Order: sequence, then C-alpha cells, then structure tokens
Amino acid sequence: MEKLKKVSAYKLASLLRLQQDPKLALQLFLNPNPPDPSPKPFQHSPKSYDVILTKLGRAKLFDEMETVLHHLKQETHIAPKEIIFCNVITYYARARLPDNALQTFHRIPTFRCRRTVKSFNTMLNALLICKEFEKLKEFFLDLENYACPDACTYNVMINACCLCGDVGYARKMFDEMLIKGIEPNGVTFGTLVNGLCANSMLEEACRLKDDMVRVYRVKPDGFIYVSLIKGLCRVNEVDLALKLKEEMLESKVEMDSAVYSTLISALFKVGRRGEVSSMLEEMKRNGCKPNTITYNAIIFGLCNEKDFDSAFGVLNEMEVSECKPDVISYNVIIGALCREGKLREANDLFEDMPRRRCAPDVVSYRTLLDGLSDGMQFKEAALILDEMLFKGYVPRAVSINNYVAGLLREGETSLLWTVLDSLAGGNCIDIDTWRMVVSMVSDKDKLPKPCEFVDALIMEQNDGS
DNA sequence: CTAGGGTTAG
Repeated sequence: MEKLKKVSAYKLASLLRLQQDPKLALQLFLNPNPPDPSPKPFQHSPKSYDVILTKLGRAKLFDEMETVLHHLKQETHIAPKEIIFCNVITYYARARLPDNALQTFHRIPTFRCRRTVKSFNTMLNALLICKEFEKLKEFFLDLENYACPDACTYNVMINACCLCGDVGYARKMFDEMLIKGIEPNGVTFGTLVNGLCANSMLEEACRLKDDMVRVYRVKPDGFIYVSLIKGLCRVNEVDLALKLKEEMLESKVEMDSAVYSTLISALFKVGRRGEVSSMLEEMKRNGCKPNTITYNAIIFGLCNEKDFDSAFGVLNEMEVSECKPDVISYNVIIGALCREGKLREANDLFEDMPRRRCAPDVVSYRTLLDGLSDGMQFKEAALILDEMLFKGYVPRAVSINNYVAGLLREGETSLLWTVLDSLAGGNCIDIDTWRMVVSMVSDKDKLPKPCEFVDALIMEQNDGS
C-alpha cells in the first residue's frame, strides 16, 4: 500500500486556500496529518495563517478566528505582518464589534509585530464603520501620542466628519493636515467632494474639483467625477452632469462604467428614456462594459415605466451574456409586477428563479408576500409564508400586520388559524398583531373565544421552544 | 487588502 506522505507547510497553505468551507479549512489547519500521532506540533507557514484567518474572518467565525490567533501567538518563530491584524480589525468592524477590534489592536505587540500608523488608521476606520464617532474622536486624539498621522489618517477623519454631517469640521481637518505639511491626495479630495455632495453643497463641490488642480496640483480622477455627477443627478441637473462627463473625455480621465450607470439611471428618472440607448452605445465605444449595475439601472427604469416586456428582454439578454443578473435584477421586476397587480407574472418569475440559477433571498420572499397579500391572494400568500419561514426568512412586522388584517377583514377564518399557527411557530408575531387579532376576534361568535384562542397559540409557542 | 465613487428590491 502507498505510504501516506506528510503534507508540507507550503502545500498546506494552498490546500487551505482551495477549501471553500471555512470550518473544514479550520479542521485541516488544526489537524494537517490526521493519522500522524507525533507529539510535536505542525509548523505552519505565515501564509497558512493569513489564509485561514481571512476565511474565518469573512465567515464571521470569530471564536475559531481567536483560536487560530492563539496558535499564532505561540509560534515564536513567526513574526506576523501587520496587515494580518489590520484585516482582523476590519472583520470585527464589519460585524459591528468595536470592542473586539480595539482589543485586537492593543494585542498587536504581543505577537512580535511592530505597530505602525497603518493599524492606527485601520482602527480609526473600524470605529467609523461601527459609527462609534465619540470613540473615534477619542482615538484620534490618542493617536497623535503614538504615531505620526499621515494623509490616510486625515482622510478617514474627513470621511467621518462628512458622514456626521459636519462639513465645517471636515474643512478644519483638511486645514490641519495642510498646516502639518501632510499633502492631500486624490482620496482626500474624493472624500471631501463626496461629503460636500452628500450634504447638498454642490457648488462648493464643483469649485473644489477645480481648485484641486489649480491650487494643489492634484488631477481629479474618476471617483471625483462620479461623486459630482451623482450629486448633480440627484437634484435633476442632468445636463450639468452630462457636461462633466464630456469634461472627463476631454481631459482624458479614465472612463468607467460607474459614470454611465449613474447617467443612465438619471436619464430614466427625468423621463429622457430615449437617450439611454445612445448612452449605452457611447459607453461601449469608450471601452466601458455595461455590468450588472448598469443593467439593473435600466431594468429599474423600464419597470417604473411599466414596460415589462423590455425589462424581461434585458433580463433574458443578461442571462446569455457574461454579465449575469443578480437577485436585485429579479427583485426589482417582481416588486414592480406586484405593484401593478400582475401577481401571476410576479409569482411565475419568482418560481422560475431557481431554474435561472438565482436563489431568491429574503427580499424576494418579502416582496412577493406583500404583493400577494395586498392583492388578496391569501392562499398563495400562505404558501409563500410557510416556505420563507421554513428557510428562516422572517416577514416584516408591517407585512404580517397587513396580511392578518386582510384575513380578518375578508373573514378567511380557517386560513387565519393556519397562518397564525405558522407565524407563532416562527416566533414572529408582535404585540400589535396579537392585539388586533384579539380585538377583532372577540366580537365574532364563529371564532374561538379570545382567551382560549390566545392560550392555545401561546402554549403551542412554548412547546416549540 | 490602512483611506474616497456607481444601480437597487423590502
């Protein structure tokens, strides 16, 4: 029999990379040579640590991630790169766990790793992601004692100020960086322009774009133009937005599909649908491929015009192209069909999604449930409800309320019982729905007495848990 | 992946 070869650290890193399931990857990491009883632990490469931490962090398997970090701490022959911890901090931030992020930040030195302004900035941004603005301010003031702030530090701070709606303070940060001799870069201006647009200060934003060349000698890039174009489109200044697009072409700023996606969606919004196809042509001519976002903008525009034939046309076109529709493409059409009372079509498209290789998500279910319930297709709605509860998708409280109210109004007694039963099983009836059911039921003789009725449901709910 | 942009359903 062939002797089992021991796996090398190098080989293991690539095996880990290939393993899609993060938990299985962890098993492999903890136990690389299953039949090997040797007492000395496997020597992992730094790459393996990187790969496994990334997988676990993305999957939000934080206990497991900490286990691996604990291993890493013991591996005295490895000096981990700072970026590893930056990533861990960001995973915690995305899960809204600022304290875990902070803890990670403080532990960096115990891993034989030198902490620089990079991890400071990452931590600063983590607090921004968590919307912990007070802590962020505190941390920023603290930061100056440890490291030298750089452009990135100020860019995060400017972004934070803008998100809080305090453009004045963002300006102050900008001035402070100039005083300290830190040169603003493209990101600085992009953040500022975006912040000005978001706070409806379009004139100032446009002026800043011109100043950045004239005064600071930084050339505006696509990011900045897209921010401005979006800002102008939001207030229906589509012609000014189109002018900016021309300016991009003239000054040879690299074009990308974001510019065109924004403009196309704006053209629909102001009722200039006729210009969309030539915009698409131009887009392709300039080397920008329309992507899913572009097509979703088109589908949304067409649906708002109730042109479902064209919307389906685009959807089908996407399916045979390399740019596949996503769940949003479907949800947009299903939602629009429901609004128009085309429930049959909405249901058909929903049921066709698996065949089209797109799994319906919680929004698909909620949209269809609302549509069916509003359109008094109570039986179909009950089927969808059961299916979504089975999958662990919970309807919105308003939807439940509306649906139950509809059943009560139309005297759908037996269906009402079934639906309440399902909802109680899914543990998703709020107090308002109960109140409504009880008060409506109490004056109808054909239904069980309210107290018995509620008792029965509560007992059932207790049994379930 | 230390920092900035685009469509959009509930």
